[in-house]
Amino acid sequence: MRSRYDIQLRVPEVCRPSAMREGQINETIQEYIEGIYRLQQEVGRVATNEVAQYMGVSPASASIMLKRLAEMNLVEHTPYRGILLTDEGTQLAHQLLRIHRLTERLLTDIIGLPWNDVHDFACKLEHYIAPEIADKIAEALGFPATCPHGNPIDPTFDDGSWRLSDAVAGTDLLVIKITDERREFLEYIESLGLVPGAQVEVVSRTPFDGLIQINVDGKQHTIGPEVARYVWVKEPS
Amino acid sequence: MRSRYDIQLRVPEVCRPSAMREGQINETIQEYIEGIYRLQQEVGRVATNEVAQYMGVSPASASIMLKRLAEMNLVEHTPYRGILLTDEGTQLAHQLLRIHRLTERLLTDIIGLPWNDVHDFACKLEHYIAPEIADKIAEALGFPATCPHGNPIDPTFDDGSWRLSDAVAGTDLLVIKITDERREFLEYIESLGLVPGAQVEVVSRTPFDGLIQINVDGKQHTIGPEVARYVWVKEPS
DNA sequence: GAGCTTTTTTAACCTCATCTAAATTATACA
DNA sequence: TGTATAATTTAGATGAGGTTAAAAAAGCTC
Ligand SMILES: [Mn+2]
Ligand SMILES: [Mn+2]
Ligand SMILES: [Mn+2]
Ligand SMILES: [Mn+2]
Repeated sequence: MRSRYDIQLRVPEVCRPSAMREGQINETIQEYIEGIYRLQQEVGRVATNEVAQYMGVSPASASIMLKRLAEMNLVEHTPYRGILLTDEGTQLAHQLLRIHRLTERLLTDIIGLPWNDVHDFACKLEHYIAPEIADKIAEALGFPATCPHGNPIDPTFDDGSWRLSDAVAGTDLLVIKITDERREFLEYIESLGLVPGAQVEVVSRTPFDGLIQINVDGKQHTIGPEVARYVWVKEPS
Repeated sequence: MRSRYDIQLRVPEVCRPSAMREGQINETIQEYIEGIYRLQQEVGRVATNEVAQYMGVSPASASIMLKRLAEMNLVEHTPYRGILLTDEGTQLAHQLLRIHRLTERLLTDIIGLPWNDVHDFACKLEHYIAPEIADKIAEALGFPATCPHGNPIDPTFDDGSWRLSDAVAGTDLLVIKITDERREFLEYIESLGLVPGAQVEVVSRTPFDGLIQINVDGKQHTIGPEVARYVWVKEPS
């Protein structure tokens, strides 16, 4: 006898969540690789505890994950001497960073979201945008060079900028990029007018605490080194 | 003594995967709700086995999930009599369908992807596009009325169309929407020219097997009821 | 080199979402 | 009205990604 279960009920607009399959480069893995890449840019070789702290997990969890990443050939692990991304891992990080930044541009330039919102959204979306979509997005945007915060779409491109915290008094500089993309930080940066493309005059620097007196758009501000560290500048050409 | 772990390493461009938290409406839950909504549109009350078959999981898995959905107040479960979406579940399904269809429009109209690719991509992205982004997308697209396949952006809107499989011979009709959005199906539909907006003449119908002789753009085709079932038409006004 | 501190790993356990196999409940029909 | 069959649920397992607590390895300091 034919049961209801045997009848093929055809409702074809199917969507299934991609069950996390074994050994897949899923969202979690991607997030770790991106995090490790950023840490490595700052400090070189990365320690287990640094990954744990940055990813917001316990050192035990990070240890287990690093073991998995090493098995997947994405990081190279020398016990008690930290990790380094392999070529494959670096390539994956570059690919993700490109997609992330293109997505941010899409969200600001076409969808019309404010620049301080887009990082968090792009951070989720980046894992579900295939490289072929990213290529199409780049094309639709007219191949932009940077994300809305000034970071190069091509992560291997060296824009030659340096940190405003390293600038000396009496120079006129051009803001290139902001590398702290948290909503509140960008809000503060915007209130100072210190956005990519802006002109900054470094008026003076104080000794010991390294405060920087700047002049942007005719307005004077004093910022500390913890803010200036994430504002990258260059001599205007 | 200060250890390396105590030092706050500030690398602020943090991204973390949202660890699947208890009782959250995550991607999996959303996919089930969408699936149940589509099944309910076709057959009314939905049986556990139908959910299982549609979602591609075992009846045991579906049973467990339906229990959870009932606990979350998204479906109403009468034991051995199937389930029905609650108002809350229906509202969630509508919200997801709207975001899905807007995303498809974004992918075709702005990103430039072909109409037969966008369903699968939108199916992943829909879960990571906040309603506030969806509103912005709608605005950027000029508030489109339908997805690229003709389905209304507002899922509560009744476009008054019916299935081409129910059409009688000798009528001239307008294609409104296609409700099988699988890549290959849409490819076939396109090869027939049976896309939304096209004019179809129903030339004749055969008895018993219900084949339909149609005329689209001056070309004759014969299609079966399993294709015609997912092509929705209306009298041209 | 001994002994303490820091870092890393292992052990045991948790939730989510799946599975298979077995048990249970409802329905249909002789 | 029993009994076969179909539908559903429960039991017990798994892998991914997390937890805390404890063990082990490395690195300082004397
Ligand atoms: Mn991310
Ligand atoms: Mn950015
Ligand atoms: Mn989906
Ligand atoms: Mn569609």
